[in-house]
Amino acid sequence: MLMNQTMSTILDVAQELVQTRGYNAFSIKDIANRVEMRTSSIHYYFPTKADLCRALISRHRQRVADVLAGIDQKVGDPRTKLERFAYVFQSTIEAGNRMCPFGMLAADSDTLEPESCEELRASFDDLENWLKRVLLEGRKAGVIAFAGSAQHEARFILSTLEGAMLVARTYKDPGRFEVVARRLLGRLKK
Amino acid sequence: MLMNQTMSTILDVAQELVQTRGYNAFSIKDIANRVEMRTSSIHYYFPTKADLCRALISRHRQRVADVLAGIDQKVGDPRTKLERFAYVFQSTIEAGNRMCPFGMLAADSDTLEPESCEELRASFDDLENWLKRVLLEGRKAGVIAFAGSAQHEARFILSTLEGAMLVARTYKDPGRFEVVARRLLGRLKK
DNA sequence: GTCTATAAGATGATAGAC
DNA sequence: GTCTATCATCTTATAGAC
Repeated sequence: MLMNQTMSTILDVAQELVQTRGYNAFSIKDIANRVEMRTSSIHYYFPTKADLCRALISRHRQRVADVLAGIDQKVGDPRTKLERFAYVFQSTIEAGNRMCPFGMLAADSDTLEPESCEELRASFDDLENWLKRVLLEGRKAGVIAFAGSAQHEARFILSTLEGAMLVARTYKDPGRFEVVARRLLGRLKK
Repeated sequence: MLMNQTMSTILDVAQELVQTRGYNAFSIKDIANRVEMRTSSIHYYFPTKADLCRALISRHRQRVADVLAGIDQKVGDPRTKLERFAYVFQSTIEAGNRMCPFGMLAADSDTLEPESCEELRASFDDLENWLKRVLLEGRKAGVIAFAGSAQHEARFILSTLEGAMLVARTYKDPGRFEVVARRLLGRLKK
């Protein structure tokens, strides 16, 4: 999707609202107020709220792909890669007690368009596939140990991180997330 | 809270809506339609939506306490207790792809009254404390093994189960939950 | 592109009849 | 206890001026 600065700013604000309040707890007016525009101007860029949601998921999916590619490029050790992965989640909750956008939309998924829901699943698949690959790399290199399939272990890791954010949010205590994430990765030690 | 049949039915419907759509994605009218009453009648029992939410959390907290007491009474083996615990979550997602009420409200927590948010945390504390106790029982009896504090292990288990529900929901596939739950408990084997 | 104006419907909530 | 009627406000969205 071709995007200019204004659209990007609108999505920034919308994403923050999704992460803190959820898709059904903010209005176009909330966005308009924060970007200091009228609601009609928001609709100029995103005709409907559903359009905005689709753009949001799509952009975040791409951003996450870029972040994971960056980790692959900068980091060699598979265990360190997993730590970086977990830290992406941790830094999110540390910055204003935000939930993962995908995790929040998963909660709202019954109220999303089928199309948005599908891209949400594809986004989770991306995360799971990256984890699966890193786990296999680590097992092959002899630096990571886990039982069973890498696919299932990846799914396990993703579920735990999402759940740890969800619960920690309620306490507004990022420390709760950290304790769980540390335990999660500790399990994988050789 | 003293409750009659009508109030109980209203809360049943409201809870199902919370679990599937989230607190901010259903209206008093949605409840009224399903119980075949007018919105004003709903307000007769629960003056505000926030009142209804408080009653919902409070009732579910008590119900969960009863379920856990039932497990304690019927089951001796700590590992089996944990399996029963996980099955409470599994049966929830199997019944209409529902999220845990506490987990869903955790996502919505930024939009809840402070009082509701506090009881939500207390509800999570209940779950965590029960898990902690069972873990200690199991370790003492030599049938459960885990590293570190029981408190942190309990927190880890709760996070994973909530996250597994959240992600599985998006795929409408309870099998995804089961795979994660099985792995979660498999770790505790002696 | 951004605005004003406005529509049509939803929403939470209340007053008062029965 | 349930209803009708009504309210003020919010919400998403559109038309048309500038």
